[in-house]
Amino acid sequence: MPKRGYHHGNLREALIEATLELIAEKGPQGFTLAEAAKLAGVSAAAPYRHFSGREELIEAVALQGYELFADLLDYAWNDGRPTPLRALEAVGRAYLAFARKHPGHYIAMFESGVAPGATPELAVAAERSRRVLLRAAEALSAGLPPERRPPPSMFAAHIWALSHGIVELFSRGKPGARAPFTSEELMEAGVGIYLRGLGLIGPDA
Amino acid sequence: MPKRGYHHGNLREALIEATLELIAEKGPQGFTLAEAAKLAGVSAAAPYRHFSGREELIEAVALQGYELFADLLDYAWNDGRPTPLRALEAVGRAYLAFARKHPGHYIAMFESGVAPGATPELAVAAERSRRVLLRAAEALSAGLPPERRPPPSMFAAHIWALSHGIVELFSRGKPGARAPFTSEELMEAGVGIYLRGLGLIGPDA
DNA sequence: TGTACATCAGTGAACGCGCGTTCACTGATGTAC
DNA sequence: TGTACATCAGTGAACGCGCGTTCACTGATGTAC
Repeated sequence: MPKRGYHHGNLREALIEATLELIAEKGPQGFTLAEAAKLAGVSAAAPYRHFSGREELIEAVALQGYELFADLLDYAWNDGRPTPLRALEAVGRAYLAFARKHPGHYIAMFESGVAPGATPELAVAAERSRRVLLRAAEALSAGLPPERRPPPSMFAAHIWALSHGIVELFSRGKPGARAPFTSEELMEAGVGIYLRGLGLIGPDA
Repeated sequence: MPKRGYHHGNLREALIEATLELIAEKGPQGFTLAEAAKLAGVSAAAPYRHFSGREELIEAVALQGYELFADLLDYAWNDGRPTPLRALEAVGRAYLAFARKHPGHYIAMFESGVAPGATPELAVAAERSRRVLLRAAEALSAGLPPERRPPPSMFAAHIWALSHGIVELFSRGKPGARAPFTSEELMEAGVGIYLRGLGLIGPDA
């Protein structure tokens, strides 16, 4: 990506991409505005034409992340087709795939300290991701007798927590790095056991 | 804690405590050696008498955290008494209690980027925590017919991932802060459903 | 189509700041005799 | 018990560095006529 002339042309996007690279490499605090600017090929003062400061840049990254995340989960859910069970499994895989393919976004969203309610836009995007999981939980719950049905928001929280825990603990080179399972195996087995516990999968399946 | 005289007397511990405070407040990267020194009431050069640098101080905090963590989980497990099921529930509560009461330790252990294998001591302590969960998983698995028994290490990984996810997503003021459940409720229900899925709790319990 | 001018997106120099780290030092403590 | 001395744990001044941020500026682009 050669710098054309005096004007960059697409600096805002270039800064977001530089930020993604830096965050993925050094963590949310390891990135600096100055370095992002350098990586984008502009002077340290240039970012101020597009962002009020470091915080706003990270927020832009997180926002883009939430949008993409919601889109991918929604696409994987596919309105519960072919069956809610299969669709939920697809959502689980999509969750892991997002965290793996977009580590910078994932970190900006969940580990940067940016509050999901920092701006109205962010709040909306974060809520949209949450709703995908909630809808899935509702669709699956519909197959349960009411007295054995946990609140869908709790169902969704369990799935989210399990997914996030797997990403943080077992998807990167952290604690149990030498875990004998891939995160996909962990996720599939974990969700399977959980769904059986809810009575959504037969005891012998 | 008044500074007595020229010699602090217990600076090493004081620096660890200052670090805990700072990390809990500003995150693992928000803490600086200089600030820790100031908080402990000594000059910025003093920490170098006890630690080679910033990294070693965080490692000391993480080490202390893993020791405490393993002790607490082990105590809660209580060799599987009164029953493995009840003991596991106690472990879950202990996990959440640790994360809540010792946020500085928890963050140093899991969010600071310190590799659990950074030093041999750390590796041993981290492994000890892991083993508590593993032993619990093994004890509970023993009650299952072999063909429906997941590998205990996977069982343990599921419990750990769920716990960690709940801590990160729902125990602090992060995403679903307005979640309608406490993290204890989430944990208890989640583990219950999971255990039912394994066949360790009757379908009507 | 050409010219004048406004607007915009970048530059580069400068600043103040706090951090990590080093150094020669000094005050307190412990120990040998 | 007292004295001399070694050791140790702190001090405070100094440094180089990179960051965030500002400022007056300048080169490029777009537009009115």
